[in-house]
Amino acid sequence: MLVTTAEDRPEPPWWTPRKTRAPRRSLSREVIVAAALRMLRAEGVDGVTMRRVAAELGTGPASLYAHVANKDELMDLVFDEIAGDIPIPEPDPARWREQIVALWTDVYHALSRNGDIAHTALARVPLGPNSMRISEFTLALLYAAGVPRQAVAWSVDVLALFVSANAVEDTISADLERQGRDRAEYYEKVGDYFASLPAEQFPMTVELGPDLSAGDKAERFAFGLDMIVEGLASRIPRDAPDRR
Amino acid sequence: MLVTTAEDRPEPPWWTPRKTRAPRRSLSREVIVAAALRMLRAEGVDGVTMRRVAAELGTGPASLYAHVANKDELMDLVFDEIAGDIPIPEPDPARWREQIVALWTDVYHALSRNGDIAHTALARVPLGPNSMRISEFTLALLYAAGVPRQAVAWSVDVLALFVSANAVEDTISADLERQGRDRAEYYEKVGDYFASLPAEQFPMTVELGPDLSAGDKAERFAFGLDMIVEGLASRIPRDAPDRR
DNA sequence: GTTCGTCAACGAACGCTGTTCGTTCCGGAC
DNA sequence: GTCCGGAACGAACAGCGTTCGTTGACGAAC
Repeated sequence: MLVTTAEDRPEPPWWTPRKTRAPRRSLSREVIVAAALRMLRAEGVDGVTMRRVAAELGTGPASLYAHVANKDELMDLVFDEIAGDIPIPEPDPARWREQIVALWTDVYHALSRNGDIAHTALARVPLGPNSMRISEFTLALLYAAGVPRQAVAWSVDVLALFVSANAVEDTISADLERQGRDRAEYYEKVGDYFASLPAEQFPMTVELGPDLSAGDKAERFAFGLDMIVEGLASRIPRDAPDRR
Repeated sequence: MLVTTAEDRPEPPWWTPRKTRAPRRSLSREVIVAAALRMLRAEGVDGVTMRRVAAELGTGPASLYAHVANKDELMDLVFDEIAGDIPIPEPDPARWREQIVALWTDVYHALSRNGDIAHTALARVPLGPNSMRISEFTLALLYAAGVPRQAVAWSVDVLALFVSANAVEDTISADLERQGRDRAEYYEKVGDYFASLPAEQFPMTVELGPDLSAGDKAERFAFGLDMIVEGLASRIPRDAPDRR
């Protein structure tokens, strides 16, 4: 009697054939975040979907859920990854204004460069380790500069909200580019709209016309940031305690 | 030979029977916007979908597209509807600070009360008639107060961004409530998280602990708005021209 | 060596989204 | 009456985030 191997044995046709499948690939939170970040930079936040991230990693969307709770968590992780690229200087209270402006301008640029990830900062308070570093630095610097305690405590929120909002607004431009549309044309249309408004009802808008859209995004942002920093400075008492 | 009417003539069974349908109802942009606004107030911006708006009006989503180009346009219209409820005072340059604070605080409350519609303001510059009224008032008042021309022109953007960001942040609280979760519990958890951070790395965060979450939203917003207004005031030259 | 439990990886499917396409209906103009 | 344009409509498309049940891989215990 001949000995036969399993392959030699014919099976009834109603048995389910064993599936042939590529070996399972191994994922990690890091590679998922990295893929999402690449996608974010290339296509903006709307381009980041679980399916597309999974496809870039050669798997299916369900596999991501073993590593991140949901899409929100993934976006929070991506945000903190971006925050980790922002350099934090050694605090020098004598130059607190300069340092606050420099740091939060860096934050603004980091967010602007990464689609509208700043939406994440608005929808959920950023509490990742890298975000906390930036917060800590700001708190320490302002405190050492003599800003009153409660103002210090609230300042990070003010700065983060303003910076994030500016970064989100930048997506208007970025989206236009992505759609292959001309930015200058869009702003020209807005300008035309302003100019077309009835002057009896909108005299200042019509008169200030070109000033309203003057300056580039960085200039406009810097102006607003300066307002806030000026406000913080006005809170420092003349006889501020030396907290260094 | 008898005369028969159309109803009397038997039809082949393979003909498609005439559909019986309720009479068409008539829609307008106004009723669509009103329905969307009701839904926004009840359920937040995520609760507003074309299907749900249409269902509330007893029709299907495709019918809405005869009146609004797309969902973005609908949300812009809803935004401007909300802006229309904000009272605009008679400008008094002698009290410009007070009036700016009052008006933009009203804007903030109007936005906060209406889910995160402020997302719309961040994603697309609000250019509806009611938004332009607020903008015009702000421009005129700051100009009359002596703020330099370029600063006037840029100020509306700064104010709008800051206010909108604050209103969007309010959705964190609103969403918690909507989910039947306890707000205080969430903020307590955040506080616990701050307190649990390693003190060597986050000394200020740990030390300022309770101050960080002190105050309610309105207080924190007022603090930030005051920073900006202070910044604007600092731009008025001592010998400001009288522009009244 | 085998067996078992755990968790990562996976595919199918669910319930939902905004929008388009083709059809029907309605009202106004002729 | 007919014709036309636009509102209203249903079906369907392509996509979304997520869940559920199954499979596979691995390490620990025996």
